[in-house]
Amino acid sequence: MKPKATLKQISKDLGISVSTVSKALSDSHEISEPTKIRVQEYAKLQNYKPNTMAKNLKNQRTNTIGVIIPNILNPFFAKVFSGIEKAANAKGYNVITYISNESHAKEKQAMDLLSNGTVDGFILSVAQETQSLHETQHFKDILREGMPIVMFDRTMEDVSCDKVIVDDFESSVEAVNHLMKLGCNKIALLSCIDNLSVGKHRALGYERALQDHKRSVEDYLVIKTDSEEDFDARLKKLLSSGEVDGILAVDEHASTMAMKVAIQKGIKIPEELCIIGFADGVWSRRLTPSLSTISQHGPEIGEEAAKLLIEKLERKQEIPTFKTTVVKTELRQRDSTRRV
Amino acid sequence: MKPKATLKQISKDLGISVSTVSKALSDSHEISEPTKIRVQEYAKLQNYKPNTMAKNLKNQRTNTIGVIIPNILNPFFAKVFSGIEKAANAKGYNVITYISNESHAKEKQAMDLLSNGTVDGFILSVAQETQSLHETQHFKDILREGMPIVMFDRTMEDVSCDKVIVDDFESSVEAVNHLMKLGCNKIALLSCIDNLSVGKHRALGYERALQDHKRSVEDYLVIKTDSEEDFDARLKKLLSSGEVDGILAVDEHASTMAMKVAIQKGIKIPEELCIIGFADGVWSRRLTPSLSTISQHGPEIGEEAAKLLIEKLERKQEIPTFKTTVVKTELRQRDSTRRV
DNA sequence: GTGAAAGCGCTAACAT
DNA sequence: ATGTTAGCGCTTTCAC
Repeated sequence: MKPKATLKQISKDLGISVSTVSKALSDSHEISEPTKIRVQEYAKLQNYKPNTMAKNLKNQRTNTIGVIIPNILNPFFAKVFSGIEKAANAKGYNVITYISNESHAKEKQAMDLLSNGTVDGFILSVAQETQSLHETQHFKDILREGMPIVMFDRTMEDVSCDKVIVDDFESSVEAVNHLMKLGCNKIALLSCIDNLSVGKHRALGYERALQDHKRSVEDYLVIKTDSEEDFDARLKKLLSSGEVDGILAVDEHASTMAMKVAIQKGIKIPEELCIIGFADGVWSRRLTPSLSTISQHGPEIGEEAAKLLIEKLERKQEIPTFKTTVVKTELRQRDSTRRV
Repeated sequence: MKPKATLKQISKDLGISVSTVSKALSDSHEISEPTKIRVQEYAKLQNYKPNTMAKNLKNQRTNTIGVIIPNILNPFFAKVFSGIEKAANAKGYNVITYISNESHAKEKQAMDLLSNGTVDGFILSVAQETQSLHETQHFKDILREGMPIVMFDRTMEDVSCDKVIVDDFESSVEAVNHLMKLGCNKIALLSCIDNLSVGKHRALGYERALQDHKRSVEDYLVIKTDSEEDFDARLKKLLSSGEVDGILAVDEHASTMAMKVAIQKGIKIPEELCIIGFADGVWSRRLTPSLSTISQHGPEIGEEAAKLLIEKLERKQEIPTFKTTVVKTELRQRDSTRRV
């Protein structure tokens, strides 16, 4: 294994100075054509690649973004991640990823580890535990050090930074309106994520839509919890009652179980029961009947977040202003709401 | 925003030399207790964090792993990724991720970008295009530079590096044996990934299992393609014939469609048709009936890959030996194979 | 047009 | 026990 090509090595081989080599390789006008060509050709021959660490150290920036995601197995986050990765790469940034697994400690640890000059800024969705505990100190610390953060989907109100969110409230309103238009009178709300900001917003949208139509929110039609076991038991009871003809499920587990239990109980979908779920993975199409969903446009959210962060990184201004971008959702009608 | 704390800054503030500060912070025995304490307390006060780039430059290693994944939306890769991330973090490594999107160009570009001292080694699953074109030069180039690579799942035979694979062949054999044990006589093979190494191995396992039982491979029972449209059309025809009572589906699309088409045609699962699919996501449990799967233990594959790479990185030996680890699969029996 | 030198922040061998 | 120095690989200012 021959020694790695460096400026020093090349300069020695060619009998010229390091700075000349450096300038020649960056196509500086200070260098004569013949020298440039000679250096560039030799560099290619030696398979020279400028050392990134050295450059970063010199430039005091890494062109790297730290991404912290609660759970990559969740298709929504996987989609957002792919959007971030795509947009970042397109602008010449690398992406370092940590998975918080919904743990506050891991989230904090990741930020500590990466804020040491490893990344230029963060894109993240707040861990469940962080939201429940309402911990914001680690975010504020990083921001105070002058490192920008962009939060997406799960954000914290009292942290001042750029945010990319989905209009959860409005999406629920629309979904419920749609169900009513289909003739549903007894619309249930199913939530296993009532401990998350997004879960609460979606539930509020459900209530608002009913109120808008002068209908009351019936307790027996509402399942709000953060325990899947609790949820499953209550769902079975609810669907056994026969007193439901429409469902808005605000998370994947709720959506899935609504379909499964209904099918098992022989309830005809969509004839007797229409179901709309918040969901992003391909699996909603794979179910039979396929599930109508509110899609959150994960990739766009990721791209937007990356765009916001990179803009901030590349603008040298000292007066920070914070933007919140709302990405529209889309109701994708599939077989679980198509009345024939 | 006050200037970032550095060794230099601290040494100036405290009126001692940089190296004393450095040693004090790393708890060197050369430094007196009082000084250590003074330095450490001041450093904490100033929120000092050693600059990673500088350390990396000095050490000529980054404690960072480059991960290249064909598609993060595929639950199998998402699971492997989470395994890599977990194991890497546990050993103090960061993970930089690129998504090749099955493109050879992107895969190569990622390796070029990261091999410049940004990462210490790679973990990757070969892009589909790379496999079809049988391009191996970019791998060999990196390896020749002394940077280790661990390939998982989709590997290349003639690249000498560590590998973590699943015993695709044997898994298929077992699955088919299981179907035969359930009494299936007309077992179909469904594959949409016949252009991938894993797809071919799984198909071979199917054939072997039949041969082992002195049964012939019937052409009409075999759908091997790399086009989903082609697949869907042929599948519908096959299931309409009624001449199938067992299915081995070797990829997610095939598994999904087998279930969907069968349900739509009113074929009773598992009474009239048993289905086993290669699949990893939670969605197999979400289907009704739930799908029996061959699970590939994604997280374990990822952890093993990370372990292999880190071992190589931390062993200074100059004689490279290459290991191939086979991670066992597991047949998860669910409702699509349970005869009542 | 080319080169010398300083410095990014850190470590470590080598003084003192 | 503390300090000096050199150097990781690169960029950039300033001389020549």
